[in-house]
Amino acid sequence: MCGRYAITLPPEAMRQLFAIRGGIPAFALRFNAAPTMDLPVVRMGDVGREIALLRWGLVPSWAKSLDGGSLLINARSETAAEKPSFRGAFARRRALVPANGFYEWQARGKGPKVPHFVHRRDGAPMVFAALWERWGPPEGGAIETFAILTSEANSDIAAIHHRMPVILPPEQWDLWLSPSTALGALEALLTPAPLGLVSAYPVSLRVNSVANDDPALLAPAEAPPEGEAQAVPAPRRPGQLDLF
DNA sequence: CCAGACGTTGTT
DNA sequence: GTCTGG
DNA sequence: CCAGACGTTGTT
DNA sequence: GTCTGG
Repeated sequence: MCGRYAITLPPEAMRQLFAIRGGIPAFALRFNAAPTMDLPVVRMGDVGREIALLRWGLVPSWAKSLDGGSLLINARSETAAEKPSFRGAFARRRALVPANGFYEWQARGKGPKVPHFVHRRDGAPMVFAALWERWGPPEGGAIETFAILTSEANSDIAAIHHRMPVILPPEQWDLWLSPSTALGALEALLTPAPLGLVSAYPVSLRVNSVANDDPALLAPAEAPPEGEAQAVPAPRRPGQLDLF
């Protein structure tokens, strides 16, 4: 779950949404944000909220290397506060991840999984609760990564999937980001979205390939009939050679 | 004491 | 880094 | 999350 | 089947 989302808010819109005072880094708009990409997150800096570009896929600070199995894109909200991989980040490095919405794949017994786009009914951006971590020497070469917290799905999308990202409303953003919020108060924020907040519709299978990243990914698509296959358009890079 | 794990997802 | 298992 | 690779030798 | 890359 939550292994893909869209974030296409222009920098200025994001500055206003989060009341960022300082400058913000340049970042690409993404209709198909995927793990290992550098994506904008909001966290507390020295002088209040800041936007930073972090790599999606949290690497614990004690990991021996950046590659391998140490790439944690989600953290279960039910257990993150105690897990060795997340505990430190849960206590001291919480973040918000802005999104237009997220993609969720619905398994359909036979045939391909059907991707859906899950968005707020009111059209507002959706903000995920997240944790971030730093790996490597502080002097330089350190990389910063993040993971998105998940909860049980609510009944708005339970027919599609059984987990969903934790979505925080604006009035909870300060509490989540503040370094002084008590552990119990933090855990109280990590609940499934209230009923009626979100809605979902099927989208094209083109979203399956991260090579596809365009506005058409958000367009509603016909849900394919049960058990019937649908062609997957093959992404093709310019300059690709035919070898045989 | 040292060695080894440390996570999520989904699927069966 | 910190905890668990042997 | 899904898609795509998964290998060696020798030669340029 | 399993791992890596995006």
